[in-house]
Amino acid sequence: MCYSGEETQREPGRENLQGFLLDVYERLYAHYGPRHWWPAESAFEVIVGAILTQQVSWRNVEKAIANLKARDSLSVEGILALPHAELGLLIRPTRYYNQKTQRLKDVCLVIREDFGGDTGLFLQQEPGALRRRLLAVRGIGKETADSILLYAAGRPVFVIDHYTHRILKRLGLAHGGESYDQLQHLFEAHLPLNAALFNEYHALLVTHGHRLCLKTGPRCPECPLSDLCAHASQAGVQPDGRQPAGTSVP
DNA sequence: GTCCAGATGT
DNA sequence: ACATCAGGAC
Repeated sequence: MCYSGEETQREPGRENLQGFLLDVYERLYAHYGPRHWWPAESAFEVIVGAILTQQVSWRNVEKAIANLKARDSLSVEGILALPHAELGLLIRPTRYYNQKTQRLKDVCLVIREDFGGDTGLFLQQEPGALRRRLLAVRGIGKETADSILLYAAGRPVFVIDHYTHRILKRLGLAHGGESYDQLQHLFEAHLPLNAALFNEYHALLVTHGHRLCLKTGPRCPECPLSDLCAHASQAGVQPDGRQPAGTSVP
């Protein structure tokens, strides 16, 4: 991430883009209200949830977290103490449980070996160092690492996911070929670097992608962004949320 | 591109 | 029966 401020001077269109992004934020917030993310009782629970939620609905993650809590195993030592097969059984609702079992143990190993098992110390690292350490764990990619940076460590890092990319495409701010870093730059370069703002914004985007801006059959008539959106305004979406044949906009 | 490999809504 | 889900590795 580039926090060095080289482009706080002048970037063509910066003022307009910032205004647009803030407008989208305000509309989503007005429509959905505060999201209270991340739903967890501790920073360590955020780390576990960030790994378990990969490509899986949050519903299933809640079951797995509840299983871990019920056995008093939601801790660095608790997870490391469980045999692989037993931990896999507890988190089975989150799918890919063999891979995720190893991912949980690998993060816990880093926290124990390099930070004396102190999750707070682990998260207090300089953000760049923490991100590199997370990305060095097999099974932690950019989105998972940034979710931990933002929601567990409170760092102003914008998290990009599939919902975000889809919504940006429909708003005409992306075409589909952008990298994670490009999309992240779009937000971080054009918004104040504020962890509370990034927290709420990403949460709102996920809620919007989940409830209204669906992959197929988006519910445009109910959408607070429809007048800004290429999908609703150009394709002539009908009141039932579907489109006339042949006018599909990705 | 393929693999990983459960729960839920339609 | 079928699609989708708070991804990542290869």
